[in-house]
Amino acid sequence: MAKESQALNERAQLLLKTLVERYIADGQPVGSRALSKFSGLDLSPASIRNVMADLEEMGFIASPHTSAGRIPTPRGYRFFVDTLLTVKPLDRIEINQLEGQLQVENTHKLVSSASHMLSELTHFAGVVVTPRRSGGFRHIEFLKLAEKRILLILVTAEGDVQNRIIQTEKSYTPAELVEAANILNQNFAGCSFDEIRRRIHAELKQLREDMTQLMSAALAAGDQAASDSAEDVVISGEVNLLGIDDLSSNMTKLRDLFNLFEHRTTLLQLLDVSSCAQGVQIFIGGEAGLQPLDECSVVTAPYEVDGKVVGTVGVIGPTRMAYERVIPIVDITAKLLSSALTQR
Amino acid sequence: MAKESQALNERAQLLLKTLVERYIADGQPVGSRALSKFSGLDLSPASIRNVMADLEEMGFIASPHTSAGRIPTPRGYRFFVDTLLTVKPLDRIEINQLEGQLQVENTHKLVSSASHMLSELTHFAGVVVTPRRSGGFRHIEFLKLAEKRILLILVTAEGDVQNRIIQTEKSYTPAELVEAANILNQNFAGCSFDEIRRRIHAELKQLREDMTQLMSAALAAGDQAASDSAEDVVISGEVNLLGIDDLSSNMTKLRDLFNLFEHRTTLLQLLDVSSCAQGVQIFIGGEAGLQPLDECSVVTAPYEVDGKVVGTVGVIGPTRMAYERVIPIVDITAKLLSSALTQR
DNA sequence: ATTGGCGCTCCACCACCGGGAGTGCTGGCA
DNA sequence: TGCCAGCACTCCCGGTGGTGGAGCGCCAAT
Repeated sequence: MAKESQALNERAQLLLKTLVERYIADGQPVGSRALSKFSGLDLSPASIRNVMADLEEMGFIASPHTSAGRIPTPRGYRFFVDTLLTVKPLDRIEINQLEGQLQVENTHKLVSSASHMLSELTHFAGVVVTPRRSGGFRHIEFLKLAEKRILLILVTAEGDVQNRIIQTEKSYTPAELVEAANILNQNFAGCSFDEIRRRIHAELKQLREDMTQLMSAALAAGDQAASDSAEDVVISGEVNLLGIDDLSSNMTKLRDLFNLFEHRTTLLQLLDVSSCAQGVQIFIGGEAGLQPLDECSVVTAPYEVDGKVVGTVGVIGPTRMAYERVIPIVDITAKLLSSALTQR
Repeated sequence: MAKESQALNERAQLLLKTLVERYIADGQPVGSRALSKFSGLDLSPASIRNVMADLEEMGFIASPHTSAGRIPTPRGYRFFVDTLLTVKPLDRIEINQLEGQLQVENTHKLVSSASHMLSELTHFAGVVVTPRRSGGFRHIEFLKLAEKRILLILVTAEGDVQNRIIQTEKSYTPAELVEAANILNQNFAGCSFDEIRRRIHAELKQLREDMTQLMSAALAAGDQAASDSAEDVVISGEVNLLGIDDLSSNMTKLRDLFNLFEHRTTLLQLLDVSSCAQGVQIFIGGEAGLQPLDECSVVTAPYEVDGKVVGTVGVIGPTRMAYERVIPIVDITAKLLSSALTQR
């Protein structure tokens, strides 16, 4: 008795494993008869029932009602993915195919194609947290659009381009704009905007009045551009979840789920957690602490550039998903994204 | 008899109008009794039934089954919006509030905030077709990211910024890059890429070999950047449609609808049609020719910059929508967008 | 320890039925 | 001629009850 409540003996583990696999495969509660057929063990349904009763007592499985088969509980899933699951990594050829699907023209395309790839491969929703930026800039440029309307172009340290229109009080000549850009580029490339602000006030008092005005407008715009291109999450293939009958039966739950998708910040918090850990991480059901996800699982993996974690990729699908397929997909996507971003 | 089949007399029109209004208001088939109460006419249900029978014969209304009230047919809706509907324009204050909600930092933000605004105000899905671009460029710039990796920054005639990374065969010095950019900016600003290509081959044979290589790489990249920022459609608030019980009852229809949203090109064709007409246009049910939309209506309006139509805004919702509210919202959004884009 | 057997429970499906809503029709009235 | 009260009819909707099947728990036998 004491032994059973602590650890599962081998037979129980095998039965739990096949039970979860069966349930994942066809979505029906699985009964003792089915289990005796598929387990490989040569046991009668009656014996299996005993084990199932134990498993139920320990909280790994549950029955929806008196006379149905059993289905895994969240705890059952957890044990399954932690210790019973065997994933087969993708082979070289598949990886190469995937690599070809990533669009490397710029960061935004790269990220959204990664997200799209995840959703296509898993038929669930793909999510990618955009790479964290360091905050500095590599290059800055002002372009006169009209009187008192200037286009600010900002190349971040990571090689992304931001742009925004700023209204000025006075109108500047193209030459002045070039001069201002030169000052910033030559003196401050690589610095954070805060730092620039400090140093401009300290060192460059000799700047002409109108110049500092332009500068501070630029810095404000730069700040804002940096902040609104802060971390964000790109989601693809939400539609796929409409087809999953586990989810689409509860219309209200489904709505909650889709509302969550619009609430980027909440999702971001969850996904950021996973960037602390290494490798693939799995959140089952409500483990993430969000009610809308209580029938979902989230499989995530951090990706990195130059060895530093800068974001997270992941898949959101029903708890009843084929983990052994999804896990390597998420894993490899994170790695492909890392390498695509690193060679810049 | 001949008369009834041609035009509706005043009484029939009034009854049709209140019937549609009632149905839009509470979604229940409306019977003769309800109609006699709400029409304002002092008629007994029995008399009303006669008129309803006529309306049914003419195809304006239909009954879901023998003993239910009547609901408008698509043709009934059409007649309603064409000749019975009275829209009340928004007042000045509301318009100003809305104007404040548009984010004018750059075109992309502008468009997506407009789309978001539409969905927020109507509680349906908002769509905006991004502005057509003229194809030329205003400014071009090369920035060296690494050996043989160059960041191409392209400012379109409309003041938007495109960027993309290009791989070169040889590595260029920063000075060479500046020179190349200067050549393009000084000689070809405002031209289309095709034109540039032609003229480069014709006039500038004296360019150094390596320069023309860089140039043609840039032109190819520019072409592609231009083409993948071609017309696109931004959709917001699809989630809202999950809450509409007219739509969410048929799970499969709902899925079709959401699939349509992912199929940008199909949607684009529909929305482009509306940019030919002037002012608000309404597609009811399958009028658009797309099955997924057969329980939906699409309300669109073109928007323009400098007097030329460059795109379309719209709302997609259930056919049973409050047109008198949605129409002015779409109208005003198109106008606000036009004016925000024009002052650049 | 394992197993066949038995009784039990619960769900899913179907058929049935009564109330309610709304219609079409008809005959009478101004 | 236009309007209206009354009536019979049709259909949907919700609740009720019965039945078959799947699966379990328990127990006695091996």
